[in-house]
Amino acid sequence: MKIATFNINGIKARINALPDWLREREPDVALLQEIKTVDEAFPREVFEDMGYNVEVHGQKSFNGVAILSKLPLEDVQRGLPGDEDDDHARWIEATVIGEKPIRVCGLYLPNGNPVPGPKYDYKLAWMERLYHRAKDLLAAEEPALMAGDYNIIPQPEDAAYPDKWREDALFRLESRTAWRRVVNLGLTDAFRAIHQGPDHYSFWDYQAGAWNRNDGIRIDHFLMTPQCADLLLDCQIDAEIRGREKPSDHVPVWVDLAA
DNA sequence: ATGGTTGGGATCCAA
Repeated sequence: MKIATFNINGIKARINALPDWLREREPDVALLQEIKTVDEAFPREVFEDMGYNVEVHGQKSFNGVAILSKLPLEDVQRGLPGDEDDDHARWIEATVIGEKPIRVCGLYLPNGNPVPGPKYDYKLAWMERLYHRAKDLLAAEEPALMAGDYNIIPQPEDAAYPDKWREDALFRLESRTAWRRVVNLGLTDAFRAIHQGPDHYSFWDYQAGAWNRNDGIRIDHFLMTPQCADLLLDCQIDAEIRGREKPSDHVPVWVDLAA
């Protein structure tokens, strides 16, 4: 089973590039972030015509997540538990019914800039809630993954120029400590289980020719419970599509599971 | 240190 995560930076702007990529790679499941539209305006029929079930958790103008799945989805939940007052659409989860059922969580973790400030406080508070959701997923002792745009550069090797990110909300010590606290519960970073070393990025800024200079960062991740990591066959970043017409600033990352 | 670009939708905010 092939599961992908892709921050598309606006479904309206990616209405050609996204279907093109889906037809090419044929993921069974695609977790989308930053759809930037409300549920009613999401062009679900485009994806239903391609054989996908569609579950959306949208928001006007900002954020918004969705799940596309060729396999049936059960027990869909919207919103990360832990704060009734949080109205950002950044979390959706469901159980994918394949050979082996997999709980998949699609997430768009807050960017957090500028630091310091309310946006950074919100990021850290959100990561605290993520920690608790991860703990519960692990307690279930079943195959589960949390994937999406984490807005976290885990290590210096995950940035082409780590020095310029030193005080950024994506890389500063407090952010990385919060990330490690989640991972250290016993989750596997799927990409790092398959690949080592630098020069693996999932995001290149639109500005200052970042793509042409390969000034990238790796911020789109899969974290897996042990029962899911045991099924891991492969994990790849489709970096090439960043160089196409009208790209998102993120590229897809996907895993192949023996499920 | 600064400025560079894209998306959504409103004439600016978020990234």
